[in-house]
Amino acid sequence: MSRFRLYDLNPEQQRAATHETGPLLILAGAGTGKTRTIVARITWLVSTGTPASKILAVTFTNKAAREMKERIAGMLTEEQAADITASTFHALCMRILRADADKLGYKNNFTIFDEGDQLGLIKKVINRVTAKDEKLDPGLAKNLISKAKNNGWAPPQDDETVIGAVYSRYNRELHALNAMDFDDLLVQAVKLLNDHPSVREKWRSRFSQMLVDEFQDTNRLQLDLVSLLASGEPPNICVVGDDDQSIYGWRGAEVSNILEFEKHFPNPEVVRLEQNYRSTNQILTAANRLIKNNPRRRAKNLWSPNQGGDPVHVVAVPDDKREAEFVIGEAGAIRNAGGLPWEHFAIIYRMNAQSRLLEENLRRMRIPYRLVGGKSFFDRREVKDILATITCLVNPQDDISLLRIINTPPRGIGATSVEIALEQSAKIHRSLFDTLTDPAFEPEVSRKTAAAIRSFAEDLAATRIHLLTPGADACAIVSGYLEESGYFDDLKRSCKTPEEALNRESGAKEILNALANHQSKRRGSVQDFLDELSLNREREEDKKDDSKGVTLITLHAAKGLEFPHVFLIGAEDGLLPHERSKSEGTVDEERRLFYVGITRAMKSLTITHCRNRMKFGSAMHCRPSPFLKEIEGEGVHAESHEDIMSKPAAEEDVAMSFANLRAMLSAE
DNA sequence: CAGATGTTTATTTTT
DNA sequence: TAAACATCTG
Repeated sequence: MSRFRLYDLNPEQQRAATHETGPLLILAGAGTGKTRTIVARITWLVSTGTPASKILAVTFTNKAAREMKERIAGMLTEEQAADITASTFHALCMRILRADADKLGYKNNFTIFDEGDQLGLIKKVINRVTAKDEKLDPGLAKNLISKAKNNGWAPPQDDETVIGAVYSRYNRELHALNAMDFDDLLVQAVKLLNDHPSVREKWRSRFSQMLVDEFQDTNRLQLDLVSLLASGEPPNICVVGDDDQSIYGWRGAEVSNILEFEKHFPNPEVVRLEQNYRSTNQILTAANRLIKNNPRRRAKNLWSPNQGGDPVHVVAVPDDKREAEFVIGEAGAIRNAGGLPWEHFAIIYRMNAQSRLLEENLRRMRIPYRLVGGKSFFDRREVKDILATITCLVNPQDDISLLRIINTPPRGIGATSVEIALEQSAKIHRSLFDTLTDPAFEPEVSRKTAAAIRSFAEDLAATRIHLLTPGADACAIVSGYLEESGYFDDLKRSCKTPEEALNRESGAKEILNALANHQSKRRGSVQDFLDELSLNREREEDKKDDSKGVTLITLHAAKGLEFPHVFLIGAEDGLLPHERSKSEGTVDEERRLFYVGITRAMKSLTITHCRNRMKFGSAMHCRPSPFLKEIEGEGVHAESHEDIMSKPAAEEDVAMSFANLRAMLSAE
């Protein structure tokens, strides 16, 4: 009987990987080999007799699920790896619901509303429910509804409050459209499992071991789902997380899920991973000093056997412009001195707006960079337009998409006509499209408008027939339609700079390419294409993480990543912690955010703060972040921009030009 | 109806 | 600053 090979796990990791049955809580500090441990555990489970098909691993992002699958694939046979279920919460719920949603009164082919669709429907409902000048911000309503769903609050029976009325009306409309929003996927899956023992048993017996990654980010519904699915007595549930990295409280994540894990799953084995394999001790010390100021946490102390390394630099700079210049200059110096690739550097900030100055500088200096996050690709106007067009072609009954494209490009169907049609459609309980194409509607609008509507509907219908013909080239048909309808011309015309036009064009191309790809590679229908996009909104470009250059990224998006050299900019009071967090009493979460930022760094960390910063177009005076006081101490050096600039960079220059030369030679 | 011009507002965003 | 949105004018 050969002993299980434990790779190079440390004793704690080993204990976690080889835990047999019952609840297991792995408190995995930043950089402590969390993924390695999960993967080792899955491998161990399989090698000790758990059928691979009975293992369920749940993550938050598609990326995490994909990476987990990849790493498992390296450890097991192809067949075993393929048998393991590694999926996001939402995709798992989708699977559960696709099989049995009819038991909840949905059709099993329900559609998924993404945030855009959701907002569109909410706007519509607000118009319907509230009086003309009773304004309710749709974005706010969306957040409140989401919060309500995640807290398990049913819509009120009466329509006493405006928001209550909007909530219940919104839910009814969604249901009538046979649609679910992201929150519904969880709400309804939990409901299904709760109310239907047969379904519950089916899924509980499907899996015998369950693992949940990033448990500190789970919300109440996700905890419910986990409780419902975890099988065994006591349940075989393994959760991995770090309460110190809980930064999604504003999204409904409940740190209490991990803080009070014992309450939900009694007598768990608790394993603490505290040995850090990522950062120098100097960086870890700073991180530890900071995070211990948080109350309500599971005390941890990250340590690393490797002493030494550069001190953490805290640099005061005059303003945001010079901050950008400074960090890029420093990155360049480190790069040249060590002959390093730009991929080793990341600049991390609190708000997306901060990336602008950095981008300008990087572009001017011809330094490659990749911007992570920001406004999603799918929020770009041209992408939304094109997706709405495709949706309408597949399903003209989709009012939200129809509204988006009905007068884009301008085709003579203006707001007033649309308003009339909307009212009419509510009255006769039919879709907007059906209302518009009903001969009875014609007298409601001017002759000219009626003709415009007829022409629009005819074009749409004709294209739809082409598109739904088996074997049709969907991409060509959609492009053709967009061209002929004048959409591309309109798009180009609306751009102020040629640069923007080029940008929009590439966005349009990208989404159309994705459609072509989907068709040729997976031979899927156009409907499949839309479905998949709503659950898996990643760009091909993001999937392969090999895009070169300096990484520009927000603190939130940086969680889970690491970089040899990190610059954390804008460490100012009001920005980090954000002004708003102070009024909302969530400064602890800001501290965790700062902690996440610090712990991304492997070799060097430079933190900057400005004395003045442009905010909303005017210069504002800034005080350093109070968090900087908390990390003060041995291994953390505070300097000012002036000190550094007046110091001659003597020997480094020589090394620099040398390294420069070498880098240039090896690059070509 | 369409295009132009003024007004308001301002985190973070896994699905 | 800039982008989304409301309001005005031809």
